[in-house]
Amino acid sequence: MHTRNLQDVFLNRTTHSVPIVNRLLAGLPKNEYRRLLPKLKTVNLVLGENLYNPGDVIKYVYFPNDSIISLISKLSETSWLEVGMVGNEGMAGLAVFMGVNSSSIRALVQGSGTAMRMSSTAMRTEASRTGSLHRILHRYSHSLLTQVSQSSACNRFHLVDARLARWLLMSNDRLGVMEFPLTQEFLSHMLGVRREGVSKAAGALQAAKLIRYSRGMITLLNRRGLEAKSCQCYGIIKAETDAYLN
Amino acid sequence: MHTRNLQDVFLNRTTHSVPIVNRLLAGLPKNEYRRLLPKLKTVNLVLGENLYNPGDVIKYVYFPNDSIISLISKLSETSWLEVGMVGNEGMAGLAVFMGVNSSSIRALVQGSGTAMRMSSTAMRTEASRTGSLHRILHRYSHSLLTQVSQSSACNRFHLVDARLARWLLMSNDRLGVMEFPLTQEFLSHMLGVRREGVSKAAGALQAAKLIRYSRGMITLLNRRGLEAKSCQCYGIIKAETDAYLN
DNA sequence: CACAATGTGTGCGCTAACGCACATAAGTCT
DNA sequence: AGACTTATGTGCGTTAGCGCACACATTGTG
Repeated sequence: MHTRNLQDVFLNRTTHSVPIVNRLLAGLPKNEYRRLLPKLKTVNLVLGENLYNPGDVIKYVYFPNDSIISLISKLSETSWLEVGMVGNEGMAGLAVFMGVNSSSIRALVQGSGTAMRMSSTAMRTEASRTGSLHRILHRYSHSLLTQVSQSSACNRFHLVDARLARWLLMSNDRLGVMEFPLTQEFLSHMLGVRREGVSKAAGALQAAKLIRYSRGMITLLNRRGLEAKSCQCYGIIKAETDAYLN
Repeated sequence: MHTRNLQDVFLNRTTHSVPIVNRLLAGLPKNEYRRLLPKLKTVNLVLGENLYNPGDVIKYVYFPNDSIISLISKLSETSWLEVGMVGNEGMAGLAVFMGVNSSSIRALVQGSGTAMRMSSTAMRTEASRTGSLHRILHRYSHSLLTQVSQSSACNRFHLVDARLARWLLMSNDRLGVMEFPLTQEFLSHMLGVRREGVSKAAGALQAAKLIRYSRGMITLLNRRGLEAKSCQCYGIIKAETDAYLN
């Protein structure tokens, strides 16, 4: 199924002979997909890029392929928290579909890669039709709400170590590679903890040979091990995420 | 605007000469409301009633009038957390509107009162039409997602005292009365903290003469004071909640 | 090569909240 | 009245995570 070259094996990278494409779009019937295609443009999203801030008018919605967009709630300069993660299973800018034209939260590119971009105007037109896209975006909305709810409780009750493991697994699922750039500073904003706390938790995972990292580049060495360290929230969210896609 | 009798003044109760009705339904154009009316039944919801559990098939959706339904994520027997609150501004059972027929979370009646109930079958029919109800439920979905996101960060960063004050204010907004039944045990599950923690926080609010309580009955004495003790999340969520209704 | 910029490790005192064990108080039942 | 149930208060040792300060290590740059 997957072809792997030597370098990929060395990097412990899962190569996708079929590249990662957005599953919302991939799930559409051919004729509907063809109709949408002219309205979609492939764009590169780069780590750290801020797509929306709270209050911003949303110009484009994004269907990530192998990129990841973090939905972030910011309470103060220092207190941020990722409340949801959007990858190939979803879309960023759901507010537009819901008939709202500004964002209530920050959307930050958390994993570089490509995404399919559509103008908000085109999305509003699509939202008024009741076709397959409409149907699947409804189901995705439910899935996202579930993810955010589960994360909310997870962030309240589970320890940093477990949450870090979950976050890494979820990122890996969406990026499709075992190695990706990521600083502990950045991670601290995702998990809503101090940078030092990430240092401690990441150090523990590294000591257990589950991950390896240096200066902003992280490598997952053992997914099974990470799954064991992570809380059940990983599995719960993953099941919910996969459920609505056929 | 409001008529108040002596007892109400004594109880510091806000009476509503116009009773609290669901604002989603109230916002509909007359003809659409008339069409829905036969499908709606007024029901009494009582504190502690469990409307849905995770995995349950949703038989009815609920449009609260002066009742409140809590959306709860339960991670273990002892770890629960309210992730969202549904009152007259919303609807419980949104999953049905989204094309999903089972609930992913628990829905617990948190404030006794009446609600308008509709069968899931009827809701599915409505969901397929693109009228005013469809439009307002879309906007409500966005509002709910925003509420859950903001609460998520709030639960992560803010102290129990502030979160308790916010919760009481939000309940008061939806119940329309200053006095309502509520045990600290129950509250602890809403806030995701120990019962003892609620005892301490509530004790502080009582010492400051902002609330009064005894054996499962709580009275708000000073809303302004509670707003001061609460975090900004109260205002942020309230603004978002009110924004989409007209 | 020196130097700056950036990323990471670590120690220390502090605090909010936890888990547990009781004590007290206020209603309810017989 | 007495016993029981339910709600609340309180103390005590423990802990995860915070804020701060600083050391150290790696990488890019003039």
